Amino acid sequence: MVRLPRSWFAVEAGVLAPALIGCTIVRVLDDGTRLAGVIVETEAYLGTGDRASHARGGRRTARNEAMYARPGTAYVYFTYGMHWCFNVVCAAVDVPHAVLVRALRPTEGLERMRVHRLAGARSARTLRDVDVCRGPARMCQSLCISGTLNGHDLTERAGLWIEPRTGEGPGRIVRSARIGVESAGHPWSGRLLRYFQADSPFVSGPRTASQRAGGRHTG
DNA sequence: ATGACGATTTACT
DNA sequence: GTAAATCGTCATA
Repeated sequence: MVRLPRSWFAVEAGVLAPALIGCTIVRVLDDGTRLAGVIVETEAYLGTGDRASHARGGRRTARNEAMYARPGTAYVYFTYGMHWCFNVVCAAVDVPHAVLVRALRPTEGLERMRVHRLAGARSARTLRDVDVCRGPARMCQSLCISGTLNGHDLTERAGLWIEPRTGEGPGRIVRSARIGVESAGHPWSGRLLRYFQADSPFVSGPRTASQRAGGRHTG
């Protein structure tokens, strides 16, 4: 268990977002259950100038305070009255850059994750493996990530951390516009700040060939 | 005090 | 494809 150190997160979100692809999120529940998955999709939020960011225009409130904390802090927020989303805070103290983690390929504890997803479901239904962590709120539900982890130090605290890439590497990474930020307006809504593993079935968002073609190659 | 709005997901036609 | 679910947060008054 080698966890990524704070210095590794001390880069701007546009650098961290693609670097996180292929890294592993590890979550250990209070009962000791271990859950993990490889990050396959992220989005960068570039700070006060980014019209799609919660920190746009220098906004600093109780809700987004964690965005201004040290690199390697978790920013977990509640949205749409029912969903949690998980971000990795980066850059520097008082520079509110963050990377939204949108999807994982589960590697440990898949069946426990499935239990979390189906708990409280309105209707009994089958849940495909690829859908367990496909989408930012689905991922949080599977990993039991909620507001209690807002401000959590990913580099030092138990329960939630990130481990580096291992072995074969992340494969081909492509990018696209971020999802759900239309209201940010031009040019921010269209900037290519979403990064994902090409050809991974665990990635969220548009799934047709034509829509996937919107993604562009990157390093 | 009030109203509009989500970095989403699900169900339904 | 469209619409509902559901409520904390924030800007405005």
